[in-house]
Amino acid sequence: MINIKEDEHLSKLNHSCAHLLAQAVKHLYPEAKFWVGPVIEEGFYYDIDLGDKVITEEDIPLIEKEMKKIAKDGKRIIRRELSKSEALEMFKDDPYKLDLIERMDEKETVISYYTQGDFTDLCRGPHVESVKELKHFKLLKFSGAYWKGDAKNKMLQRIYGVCFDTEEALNNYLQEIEDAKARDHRKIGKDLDIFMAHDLVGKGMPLWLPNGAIVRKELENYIYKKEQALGYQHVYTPCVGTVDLYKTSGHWDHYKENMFPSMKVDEEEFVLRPMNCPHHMLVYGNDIHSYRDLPIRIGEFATDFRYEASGAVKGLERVRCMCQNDAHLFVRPDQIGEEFQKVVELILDVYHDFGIKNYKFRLSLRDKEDKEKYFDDDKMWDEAESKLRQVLNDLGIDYYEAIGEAAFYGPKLDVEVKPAVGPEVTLSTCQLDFLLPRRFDLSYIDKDGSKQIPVVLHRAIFGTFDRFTAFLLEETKGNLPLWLAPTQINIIPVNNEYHLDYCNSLKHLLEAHYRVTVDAREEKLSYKMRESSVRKIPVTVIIGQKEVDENTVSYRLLGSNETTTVSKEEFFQYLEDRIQSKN
RNA sequence: GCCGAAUUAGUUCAAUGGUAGAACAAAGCCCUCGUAACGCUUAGAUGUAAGUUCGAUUCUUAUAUUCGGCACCA
Repeated sequence: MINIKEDEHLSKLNHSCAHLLAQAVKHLYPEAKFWVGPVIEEGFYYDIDLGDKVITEEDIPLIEKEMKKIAKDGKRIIRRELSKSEALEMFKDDPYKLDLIERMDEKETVISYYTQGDFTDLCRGPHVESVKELKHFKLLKFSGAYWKGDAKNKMLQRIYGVCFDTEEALNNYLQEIEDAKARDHRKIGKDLDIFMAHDLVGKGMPLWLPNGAIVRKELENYIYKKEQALGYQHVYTPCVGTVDLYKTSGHWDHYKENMFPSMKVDEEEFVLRPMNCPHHMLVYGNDIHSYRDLPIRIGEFATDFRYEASGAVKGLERVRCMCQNDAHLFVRPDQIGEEFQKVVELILDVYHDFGIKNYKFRLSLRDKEDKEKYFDDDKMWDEAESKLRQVLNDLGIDYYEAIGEAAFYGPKLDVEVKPAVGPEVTLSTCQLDFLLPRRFDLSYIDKDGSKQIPVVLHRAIFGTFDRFTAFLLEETKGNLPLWLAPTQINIIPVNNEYHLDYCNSLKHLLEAHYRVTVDAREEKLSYKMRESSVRKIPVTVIIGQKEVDENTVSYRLLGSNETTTVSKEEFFQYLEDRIQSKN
């Protein structure tokens, strides 16, 4: 999908279109006041204060119509410049623009504004020459949006739109949006019986159906093997902990609002655990450790519960009950780089196996201004952040830095991916933590016999199995690779009376290693072929008289309309090769 | 949580202030078949709770869930 913000021309076009939108809104609602109207990857939006007026579905066509009308008038877009004091005077009746001007640097001697017909807006530009260039646009969606992105502020009305040079480009773009909806994991998950939801279970609590359970089990087996090979030790720990556990870890102070409420049982007060770090700290602390034993890597497929905001839950992607592919690595300070590198390499290895290419590494750092949000120890933070940065640079990893995205206990490396619908989400994460080991008074005995505090790396490769599965369904459009497909091979007899025995014996040979079905229903072959395809079964085998006579196998692959006939041995080899190559 | 919208059969959609209609799926029959939907028959639904009304699936309110954004995301 095209990134409009990164295209210089489209960026200009869309920015101008945002002004056109504002002008049209001003015509229809003279009381409207305007905040900002930036270009984004998907087009543009404008945040507007309409007083008590709320934009509804009926308004959008009216606004679009007014925009067309203004564009047709073809007024020139004229840039003018003024000083800060002049700007303050000019926009003195507009609190939103004043707010913007106030925040501009005194040294920024020129402030520009743009005028088109009867509409003027403060803006850095650049813009197109004339509104008549804005012909092929569409308003896409609208909603409330907090002023300055702060939930404590007033909610403004936001309208999103997009603009292109040609009608064709616009239509292509709109088609892409439709296509993206078709590969939304919520749709595929329903179509392929991966998961369900039920009001009686509750919001954000998906139920994994048999097909989904197969995918998840395969993912678990896969990553378990990888972790075992890397020296991870897996544990099982309870899904609850006492409130005191989270007070000890510090999570209670920072995330109490986002946990399910505590429950009192006898004299203990429990919460459903929102993460596993504290449990794993205790597992480490169960023993005395020598510097020689480190790193110690404790992993768990751990079910966690988070009281996610009601507006945030989404399919398998954002849930209130999830299973983390979690591990905590306890290392000596001198091992941080090496161990961190291994985690990054594991991420790259796994992404390669799944053919995941569209992702970004994000180095999530603390916001120094925000003392509330982060554990207060400048030295610790500086040390941790520079350590991560150094390792990333040494590894030659392409990443960007994000201020204010760190965990309260330390900086982290996140891997961001874009779902079919909605904003980017974090898949993998690796977090550096100097704090929790101290909180739990963890130690190891160093070479010289002294007690030292280990450093902890929190990491999750799949993130959660839930979100990873969601992502995988969208990446593959439901066409899962052979090794993950719930049903891998579907065998269809041409004639049940004559060919079913052969099908069943073939199934018998295959089912030790594969998930195989025989479709023996009394339906037409073409009907069963279609269904095999709709159910996205990777390999469909057709057995007729020819195959029975020659002791062969004819198969058709998902998405292909060619049939291949081979000996059974060749067929088994073909399957084996595909499993090995993770195709 | 905030702003807005939606909720009809297993699924996708239709309609109406007065008997809720179809397709696919399901069940039964028919067909016995060589690569994406044979035909016939049957059964199956207005999220929940109130209110207005002679009568509500339709109007109102509440609530739940879902969807589009915002905010949040250890």
